[in-house]
Amino acid sequence: MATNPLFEIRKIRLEKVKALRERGLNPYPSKAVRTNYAAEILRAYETFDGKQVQVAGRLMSFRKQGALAFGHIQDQSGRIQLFFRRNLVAPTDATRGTLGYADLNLVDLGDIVQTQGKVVKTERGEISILIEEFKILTKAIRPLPDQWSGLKDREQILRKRYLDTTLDRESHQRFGLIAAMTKAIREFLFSRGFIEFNTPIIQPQYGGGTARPFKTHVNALGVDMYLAISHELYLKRLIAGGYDKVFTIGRYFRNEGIDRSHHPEFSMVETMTAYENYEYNMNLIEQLFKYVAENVFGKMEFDVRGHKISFAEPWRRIKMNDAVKEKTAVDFTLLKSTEEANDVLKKFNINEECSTPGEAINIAFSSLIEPELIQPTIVYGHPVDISPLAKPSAEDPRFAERFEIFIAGMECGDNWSEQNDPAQLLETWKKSYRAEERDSGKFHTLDFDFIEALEYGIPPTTGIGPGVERMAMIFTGQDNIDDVIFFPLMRPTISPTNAELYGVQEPPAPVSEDVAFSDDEFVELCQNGALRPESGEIVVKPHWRLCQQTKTGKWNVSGHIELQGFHLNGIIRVCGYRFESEEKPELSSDKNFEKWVEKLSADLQKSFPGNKILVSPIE
RNA sequence: GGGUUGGUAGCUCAGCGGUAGAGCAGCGGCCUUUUAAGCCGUUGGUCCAGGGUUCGAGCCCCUGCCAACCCA
Repeated sequence: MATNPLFEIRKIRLEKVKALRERGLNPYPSKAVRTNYAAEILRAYETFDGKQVQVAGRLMSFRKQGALAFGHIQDQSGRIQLFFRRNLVAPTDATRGTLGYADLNLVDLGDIVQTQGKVVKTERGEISILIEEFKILTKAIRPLPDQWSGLKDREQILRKRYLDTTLDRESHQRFGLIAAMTKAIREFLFSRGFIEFNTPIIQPQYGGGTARPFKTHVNALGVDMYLAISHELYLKRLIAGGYDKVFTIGRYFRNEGIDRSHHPEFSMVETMTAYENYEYNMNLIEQLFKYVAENVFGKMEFDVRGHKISFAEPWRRIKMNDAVKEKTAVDFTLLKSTEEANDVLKKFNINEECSTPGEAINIAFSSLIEPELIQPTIVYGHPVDISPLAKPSAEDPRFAERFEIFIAGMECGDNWSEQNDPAQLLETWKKSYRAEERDSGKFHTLDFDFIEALEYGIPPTTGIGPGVERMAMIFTGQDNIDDVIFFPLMRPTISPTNAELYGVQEPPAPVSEDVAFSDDEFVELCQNGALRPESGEIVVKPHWRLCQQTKTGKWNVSGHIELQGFHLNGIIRVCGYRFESEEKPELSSDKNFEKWVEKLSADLQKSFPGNKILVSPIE
């Protein structure tokens, strides 16, 4: 590899580490002294003026000017200026651990340092620490990204969040506020008599919702288990155990898509309150949001996705079916059959199909009304068909005692009166359960252990489950869930630079292997047994490419096949069909390519008679 | 899954067929009140990867990888 500039910078800094040691200074001491934070001093300059302080943090700027030097030190609270006068700074001294003015060339931006000095104002009026002692607490051997422009590369921001929060004050504050939010949620619940429990993340059954789970293996017990997709059923067991107001701030794992508002691993505040029903929770969740708004953010109005959201007013409450009726002028409760319901959905240009008329209400609601719910809104009365864990309403058993809250078009909490009738719950679960699609995430699993707990009896109970990240997005005005999760999930990588620096031969987790062969080569490898499918089904996907050469005007046609089923983590590409033509060829009628694909499929079948070969249409 | 845009120095970016560029950071100097300090000098590049077109490709074409945004 050619010289990487970073290597040079790193080498120079490592030499500085050595130079510090030669002067008897430890570049990585274990203890520091800090009397004050930067922001504290700036805030109350009058009381600090002329006083000795010790401040520790990261050196973020440094400019030397002959016998004077200026710099900024950044700690958790903010930044304060350092002001060096050559004759005031203690000389390099191994016993005291100080670094003198003459040795300041051993200091780099990004080093963690400790300073001692008097609080003063410079001629230009900036509050500063006039340095008397300067110590290195940690020598940084990699340079920070450019401070003025900051870290712009989105991927780097997400992968190296510590750099993002070091360079971007706004980002630093945002994650601080999110932490404060979690604290406030706890305070709020404690103040209302809730107690906090931990519930298991590794669960033998992943109940409490419908989502595809993450599977894991417990070596000590020799069994497969799942990461929690929900903590609900465990909170209910706590109610069964005699605790009346419980909550957990749990981690949830759902092995599904990632997008602006979904992340495979997220947090939820989940409560259970015994001897209450869902009406209690409508008030609880409204008060929770208001408490956080007021106590963490000190305001009631928030900007979310271009909308002004207010938590000040009492939230609007509307029945789901009324909302749909208002919008569509159709009373979905009058629809008798699934066919009829699907016809109505189509009439409103909704592609999704329902499997019960009740589900149709929810589908219509999600696509037509949900995006328009900007101000905090409580939508209640979901169809029982889609609410297996909720208790049916006493007035109208077609609907459940369930409500969701919507803010800025986002669902921010799903809540209900808990179904505590064990026989009915078991029946509901069994009705939809399909063993062969167990982990498809389409239905609730059968948790007999939980049913047993219900048979001992749990009191009438109700719970709320607002998502912490969704709340954070609303309160901090972020459109992307990655900006409220400090460590978002990323594909693992190792940069070539690091691979060389650290002597890593291979990336720790290769994720996909795509291999390309020519057709002859491929057929031969199959016949002599060098290549074998790992799955019973082989999917053959023929692809077309057409391009016109700019110079000659000729048309290049190339065809290849992508094969799925050989590698579980990658595809095999078989190339070899190619021709050139003066006229623009008509691809749909190219019989030769079809024959080429057919021949290859036939060869495949011959090599692997036990496998099912599926040929997709030409793309 | 579909579309759009991007990947060039440690960082932020320019260059869009004809010798690889700037600012910051780094390194060597000068400088006693700086605020993204300044001035002089200087180091540093598999221009994401592979293929193609061309006398010649960072730039054009194809494929792939990675990312962002929008849509489903």
